[in-house]
Amino acid sequence: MATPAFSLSDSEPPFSPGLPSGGGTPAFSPLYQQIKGLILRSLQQGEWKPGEVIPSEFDLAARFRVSQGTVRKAVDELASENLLMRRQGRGTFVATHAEQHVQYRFLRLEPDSGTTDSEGPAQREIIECKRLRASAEIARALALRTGDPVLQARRVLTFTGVPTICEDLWLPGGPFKGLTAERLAAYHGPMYALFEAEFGVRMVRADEKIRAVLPDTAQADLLGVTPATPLLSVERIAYTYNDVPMELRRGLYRTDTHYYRNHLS
Amino acid sequence: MATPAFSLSDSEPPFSPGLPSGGGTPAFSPLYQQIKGLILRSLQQGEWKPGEVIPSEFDLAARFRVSQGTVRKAVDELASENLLMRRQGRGTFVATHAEQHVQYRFLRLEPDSGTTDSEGPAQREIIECKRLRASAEIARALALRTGDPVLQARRVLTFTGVPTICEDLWLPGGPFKGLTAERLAAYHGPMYALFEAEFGVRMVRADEKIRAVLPDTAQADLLGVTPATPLLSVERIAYTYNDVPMELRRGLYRTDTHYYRNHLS
DNA sequence: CAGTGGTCTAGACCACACT
DNA sequence: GTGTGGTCTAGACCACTGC
Repeated sequence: MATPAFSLSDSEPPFSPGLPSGGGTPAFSPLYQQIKGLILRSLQQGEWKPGEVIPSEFDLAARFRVSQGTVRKAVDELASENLLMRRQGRGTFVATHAEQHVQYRFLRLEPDSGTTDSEGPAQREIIECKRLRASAEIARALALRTGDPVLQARRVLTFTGVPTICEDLWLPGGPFKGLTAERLAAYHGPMYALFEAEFGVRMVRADEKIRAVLPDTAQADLLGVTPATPLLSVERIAYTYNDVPMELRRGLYRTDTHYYRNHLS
Repeated sequence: MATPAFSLSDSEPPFSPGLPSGGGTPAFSPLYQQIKGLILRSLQQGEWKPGEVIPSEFDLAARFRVSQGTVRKAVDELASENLLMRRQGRGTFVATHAEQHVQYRFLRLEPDSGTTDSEGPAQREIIECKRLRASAEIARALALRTGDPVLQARRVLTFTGVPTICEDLWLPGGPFKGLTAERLAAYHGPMYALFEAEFGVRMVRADEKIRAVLPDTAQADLLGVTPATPLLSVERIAYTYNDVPMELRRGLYRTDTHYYRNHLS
């Protein structure tokens, strides 16, 4: 391609892939990375919604005025980051947390003798959900200012009759305006699917810090264990697009019947 | 390319990429997957050793009689699995555990307020290393038979003066014949680098099961904590090529000064 | 400078899914 | 059959490294 350029509908000036973009640093960015950025922008802006198909590689190539191979490489990366899902013969879809086979995408807890995921769905119980102002610590985790409104919720997950997870979570008040204990309790399915459907907030990645701790009495009660029972503490910060933190979650996992799985490579 | 075929030095018959390979199942396998398998075989057989450069994409393409792009895709996958390392302008290298910037590739423990990895090297102390026969449980984990010879070792890792990790590990006696406490203690650097250099065993991936537990008195002593201190139990099975298990490791991590990090996506 | 990996293209054909 | 993603090729050019 001699002069790659974007269509007017993308409001992008023509550019040459190999050229430096500014003065100081070279800032060379491959064409496919720029295409990836444009697709990402469309995802953020909701041009294609979770679960929907996006245009075919051929169409995207025409739209961005690049070759199909270049679009392919951009889509490949987005698919490997779990933002898109490719299905041969059908198309490329916007990833969603509301699918059976990718439910609990971020939950690494597995039953001890669980042959597979044949554990059945978890029983979810909302303990509370209240509005409050962010402490310095919460604010820092969510990139807010101290005192900004946040939602705090606590819930317990029970697997096959055994209360196994007790977690507290904090959400920024703005994006989640209108979330109540009732709406949380009424929704059957992964919480992130609810966030997606009701608030347009898509969690795309998360970081976890894991420790071994002892529960306080309230937590021990909720899980039906003694306060001397060691539990896994899982502190998660979940991010939407552009590395914007959207949730802080502190979970306590019982590990007498389950374990936290991790694959290293 | 009309008739892709391998050179005689690879002892492979010519083949057509898109054709079924047998009678029953189609068993279609893309060309690049087959190339990947051949490169993998060369890695296993030690044709290229850890840290060495492998032939250029162009050379590999000629050797396998496929296009450079096909080799590229095979190498891409091997690089994404951390078996190869690409360095622009220099070549593609066999990955190794003996490199500074990938040391502790499998250790996910990080200091609490650690700005980065500025913690300095760990102090390693070998507590014991003995030969014994595999219990049913150990044998199952290492794909051995009960009673097969195994090596068992225990060590403590100390960071900035604080004993933080106590781990037991079991290795199959065959591949690790000749390993002693002395050789373990004499080696400075990651244990997997020693395995690589001295025994030709390369760990390429691992699975971990994490729980919260209490230490027994011996473990508590070694870590300098009370037996009531909750600790992270990390059970790891490490694999070399072809998913062959080569190590079972049970670590106890102190998480009052460190945490186990995990990235979800 | 030559040699390496990295990007981009254009076109052909295959495997798969839906109609 | 038509349209999708998936594979493979051949060739051009760019970016980086080391001689």
